[in-house]
Amino acid sequence: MKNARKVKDLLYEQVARIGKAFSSPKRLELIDLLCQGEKTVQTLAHEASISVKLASSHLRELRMAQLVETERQGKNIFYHLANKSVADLWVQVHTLAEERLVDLQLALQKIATQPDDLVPSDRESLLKAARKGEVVVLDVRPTEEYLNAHLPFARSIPLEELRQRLAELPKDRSIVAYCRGPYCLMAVDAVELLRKEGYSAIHLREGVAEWAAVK
Amino acid sequence: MKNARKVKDLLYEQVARIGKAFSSPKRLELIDLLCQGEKTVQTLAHEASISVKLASSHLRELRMAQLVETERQGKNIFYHLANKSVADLWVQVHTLAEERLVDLQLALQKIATQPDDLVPSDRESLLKAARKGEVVVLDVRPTEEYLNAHLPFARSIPLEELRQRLAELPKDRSIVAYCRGPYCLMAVDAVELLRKEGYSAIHLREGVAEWAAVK
DNA sequence: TTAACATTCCAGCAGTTACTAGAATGATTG
DNA sequence: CAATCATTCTAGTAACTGCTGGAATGTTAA
Repeated sequence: MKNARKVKDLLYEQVARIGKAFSSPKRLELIDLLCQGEKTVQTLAHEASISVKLASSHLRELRMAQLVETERQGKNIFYHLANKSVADLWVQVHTLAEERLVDLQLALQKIATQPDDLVPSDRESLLKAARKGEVVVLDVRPTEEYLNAHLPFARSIPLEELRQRLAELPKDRSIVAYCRGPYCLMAVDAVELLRKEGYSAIHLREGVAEWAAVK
Repeated sequence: MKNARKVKDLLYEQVARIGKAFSSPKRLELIDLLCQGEKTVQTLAHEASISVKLASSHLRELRMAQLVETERQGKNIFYHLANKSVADLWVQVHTLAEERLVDLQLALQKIATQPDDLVPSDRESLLKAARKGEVVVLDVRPTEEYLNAHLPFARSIPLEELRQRLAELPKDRSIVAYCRGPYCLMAVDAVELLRKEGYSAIHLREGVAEWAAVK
């Protein structure tokens, strides 16, 4: 095989397109948001705190790396991940980052719910307790995201409505709140509110993407 | 939670360090090489066709992203992947790239062994056939890489020695040759040579990293 | 001490990236 | 038609990247 060098350069260059797509913080945030379901440019831009134009250009990068696809629905253009592998890759990338990067670990510790981040021991036992009704699994994301996908036995009360709807929750059982994932702070706020109001609340770091990712 | 934006920016920025490490073709090639086992800077630079200085600087990037670690052995400094997750991530990234990027698919088809890339149906049946001795699994990588890790039942004949050691291989059974992975061309050359010499040879795209990766 | 191995610092070059702003374009709905 | 949503183009800034070359530094083995 001659030209081996040229061929190899070409192959690795192609794979690097995926790496490049994952090399920008804002693009990662957009991918994370798209793990919650399809969204319009407006929504994505707003939730990532960037201009529509900048979101559009980042989404263009993601589209050129074939990681996302678009679908027109009336006046809106909805973006969604190209397939489940993209969400899985995002989960694996941020999991590896959490494993290896001390700075990230420290930052995550800081936002951990006080006094300590009561992580449910494991999925099996959480699932079991939720099935039996011993704990309430609470999805505090916007309703559309809940409708798109949610954890087993989860109930939906968006963070914005939580204060008004506290009465729906029982005080005699633990409430396990989750949101978009470890980098979303909605569940942190929810747990803080619930504890202030006398509930026994636990923060689940995982979101639907982490839950669904192949282990 | 106030300062939510700042916190999020910080978190995604940290994860992006991993993405950045995976965003350069040469760094990907270095990671791929390190999936075969620990190697010195000299070796890595030579096999990736770059200068020692450039290799050193790329390895520095990988080290700062905590993806690789070093170990001194006498005059040499050996690099190795920080843990298995790094190899798994490399496999997942290039697998996704092969799933999504048409250009990559085309490039891979071009180097596929003629007349067609006889891919063994699946791992189970290959393993079964190898165990029974119905096929010979042949590792054509350098001996050190074979010694570091190899596929079950594999025999080692480095590509360089293959021509002289043809007599060791049976003509009445299929020979399944593999090397470092889909972007390594050694197995392609081996299969070409074997077929010319009248052997029944099959090219296995997977290397040890792909074989070991969680599916 | 010398040689081999490896990193670092300097400087420079060409190219790319992230972001912003203004203006124009296109597609769709009402 | 007007309004909304979204993309694109241009243009500019600041910063970074990949790579090269030269020179210096440090570590280790013989």
